[in-house]
Amino acid sequence: MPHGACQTFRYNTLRTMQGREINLLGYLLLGLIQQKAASGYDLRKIFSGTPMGRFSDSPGAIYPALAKLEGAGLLAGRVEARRGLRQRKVLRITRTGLSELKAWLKRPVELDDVVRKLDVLMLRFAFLGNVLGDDAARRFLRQLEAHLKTHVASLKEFLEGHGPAMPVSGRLALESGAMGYEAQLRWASRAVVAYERLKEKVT
Amino acid sequence: MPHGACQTFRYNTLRTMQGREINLLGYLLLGLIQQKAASGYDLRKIFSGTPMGRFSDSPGAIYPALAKLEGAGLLAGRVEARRGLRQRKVLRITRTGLSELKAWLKRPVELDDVVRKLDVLMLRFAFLGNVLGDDAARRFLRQLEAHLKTHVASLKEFLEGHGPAMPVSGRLALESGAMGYEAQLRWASRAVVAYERLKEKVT
DNA sequence: AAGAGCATGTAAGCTGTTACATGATTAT
DNA sequence: ATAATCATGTAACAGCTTACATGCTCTT
Repeated sequence: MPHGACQTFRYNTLRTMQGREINLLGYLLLGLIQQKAASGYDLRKIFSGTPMGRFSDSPGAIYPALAKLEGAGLLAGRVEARRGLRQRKVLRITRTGLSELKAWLKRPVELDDVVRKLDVLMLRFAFLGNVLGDDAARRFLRQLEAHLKTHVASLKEFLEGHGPAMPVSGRLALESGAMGYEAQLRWASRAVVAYERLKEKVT
Repeated sequence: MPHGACQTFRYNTLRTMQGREINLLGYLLLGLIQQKAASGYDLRKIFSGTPMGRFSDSPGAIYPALAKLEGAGLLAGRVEARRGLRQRKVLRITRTGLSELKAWLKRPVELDDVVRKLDVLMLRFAFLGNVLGDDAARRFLRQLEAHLKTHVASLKEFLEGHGPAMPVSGRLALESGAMGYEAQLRWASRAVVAYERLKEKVT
């Protein structure tokens, strides 16, 4: 019976719930392979060649992650014997894999994600329209917009309260963060409009 | 004699050079303690209470990191016996610690940092003016500005080239990234001006 | 008495980074 | 021949997250 079960701090982390669950890299791989079947090498090239942000093209990250997903039945690999070149294992997403991906994409947008893991949200959004359709993308954007408004407001409040007492460079650094979120907010609002127009066209 | 010494991929990572070197959390702690001597608990509160971004207030991260810094002689801890409450160990930065921090802050701004680790750069900037003075902060900002211009241009080029062929949500996600960098660029330019004005006042 | 806040830590387990291993083909 | 590219992996190691352990004080 642990008596210290309720602490002041609630660790600042997304519930990763390590172990059997799929992590960020796993979902990214799932999403990319869903778009187009690919080998580990293909994926490494995507990471090194496109502005895909923070992801490393290191084999020590990608191959074990792929092996884990294949072991869990979310990906199915087929070895392609090709003329001459070393054989490559092309991975396809399975039905289970696709439904796991969809479940991830369907998760509601939390304020905490907006504050600490905005890049992850943008990654989810990048797959969203493709996998779940435009309606889901619009819903996502509206949730994102609402949380961004809240967060920008609280950053500004913090700056007004603590800013004058902070060293110049510290305050400027914080302002840069606030401006970044404001830019995201403007983008989200514009993106909502873009999607609404898309819908009208169809209607 | 490894014959595969030269590979196509240069892993997308900052040279962390694990082992004895100080990592990001280490520098962050060094920087905060330089501003004001603090206990592990104080630092945890800072992480959980202020918009300090992606850092976790988990004790399993902070206490070992502090112990490592203390072991390396970069921090010096003194246990404060306080009336009643459990004793707290207040950490101060040592001369060696301060010079390590300065060396980190003095590193040139690389394009790769701008692309993948902008938050780290902003963290460095937050300490920069305080520790190295306004001139260093201005130099930093001008380097940052130059790299941001390059990166924004290359993102736009990528979008013009590949954008039309991408799924809508994917393109939008990329545009959001580009807008974020543009916002940073505007901020950097403004911050340079703010610092120039500061200098004129003194002169 | 219970619970929250103060305060410091440890242990297990997963992930990612670095570096190494392997080996075939194609361009210089 | 030599180097680069295609292609897949493993091993060592360090870091972070989660969860647990401990124990004091102050408020309700």
